[in-house]
Amino acid sequence: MNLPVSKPRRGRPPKVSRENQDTKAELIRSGLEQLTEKGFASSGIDQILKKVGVPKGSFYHYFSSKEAFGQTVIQSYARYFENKLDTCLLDESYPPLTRIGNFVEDAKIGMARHQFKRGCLVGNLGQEVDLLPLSFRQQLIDIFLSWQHRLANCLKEAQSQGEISTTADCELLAEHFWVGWEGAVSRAKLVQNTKPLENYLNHYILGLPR
Amino acid sequence: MNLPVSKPRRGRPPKVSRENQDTKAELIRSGLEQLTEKGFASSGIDQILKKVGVPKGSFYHYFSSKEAFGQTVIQSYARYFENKLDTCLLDESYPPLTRIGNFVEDAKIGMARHQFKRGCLVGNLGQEVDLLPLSFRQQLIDIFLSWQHRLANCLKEAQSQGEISTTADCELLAEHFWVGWEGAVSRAKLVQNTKPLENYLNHYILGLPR
DNA sequence: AAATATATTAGACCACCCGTCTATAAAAAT
DNA sequence: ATTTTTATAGACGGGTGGTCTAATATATTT
Repeated sequence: MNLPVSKPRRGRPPKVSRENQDTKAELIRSGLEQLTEKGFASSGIDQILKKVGVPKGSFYHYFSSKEAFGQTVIQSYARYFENKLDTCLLDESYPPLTRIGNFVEDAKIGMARHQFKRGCLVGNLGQEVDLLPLSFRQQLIDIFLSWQHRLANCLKEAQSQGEISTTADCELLAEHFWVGWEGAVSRAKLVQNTKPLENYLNHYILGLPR
Repeated sequence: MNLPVSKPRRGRPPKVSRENQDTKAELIRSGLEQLTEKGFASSGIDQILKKVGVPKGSFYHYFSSKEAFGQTVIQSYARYFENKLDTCLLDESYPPLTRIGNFVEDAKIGMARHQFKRGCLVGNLGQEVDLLPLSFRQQLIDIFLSWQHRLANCLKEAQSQGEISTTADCELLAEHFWVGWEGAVSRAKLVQNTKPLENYLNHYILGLPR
């Protein structure tokens, strides 16, 4: 087996060689998919490499270990997600509570596009945190906190615009949102439809103190 | 290495031989611990066997495959949990909403006792359902439904006792409880304390329609 | 008591995985 | 042109995973 269909290239390629010149970024992107679908422990490095056609030898040139790779992937996801949050939650063309709905709508589309196989990387890794390198736990906690603050700010805007009660504890409400949100995403993955996300949003908005 | 400290027994042992005579039940118990802590994909059969001192060869005598074993473990957990729910939610010495609080209190104690390493088997497996044998998905969905019905009944009692509004959709409220609950358990595992569970209960009870 | 059936075990087997290593080669620097 | 740096190719080793076959000790039957 293993017929050499194409003479394998060896050695350093020209700087602009593979269709995508940035091998490291490609690995992170592929790892993001893989980790989001399979988690960290069950994700093989070989598989991640195969998807982008990068040989194993390269991996340990770019990353010192699987752990370091995982941290990088998580950071990459965190940045991506924070961007998405900012896009939705700071969009002043909608009232604050509507922005939360927009975020959920966006998430619904995203989950459906991937056939409910991905969910949330941070939530997934949080579930298996006891199997992960120790450094991951605080990293994940911090990411949740950053999401919480962003949402809390949006809720505070809702307060100042009179959408919710001025006595509400926005940080606590925001924390509650993300705690429940991970449950809703997990359930959506299980039943393979967006109902849990819709229901969750409705219930959350209705439950806010007026 | 591997000194033969004790002559290894072979062949069929007397019917009442090991300290615990029911090897199969022991395997299920050990598997329950293992699967709850590590999930299914990352749980090795070897480890499960080692914990109860059963040799590897025996495993496939008692179970036809890892998948069949997993199904048995899940069923065992479901029975255990349904018992716990009935104990709490049918206890007429407390008003219905208080019973829910009792369940949460029980869960808090349980999670702390295991250093927040276990969480909920059904929730954990739900997260990794895409890595699991196909048969698991419906099994998990059905278990959530059974929990939902039990809680819905409790909420209906709360209705008839005037604790919550008679117009409430108890099934929907119950579904919402379990969706969010899994998020709260997951977060409690991550931060390694019971705050998320307490907060979740508070928020849920306060959010019920009066 | 001998033969058969059954329950249980030992350990081989193969596939896979992570991390490392050496050899190789293109590009850049001298 | 020679050397140095950057990147790739792919084998290797130790370990683990699920599964299966052969072996063996007890129970049951004859």
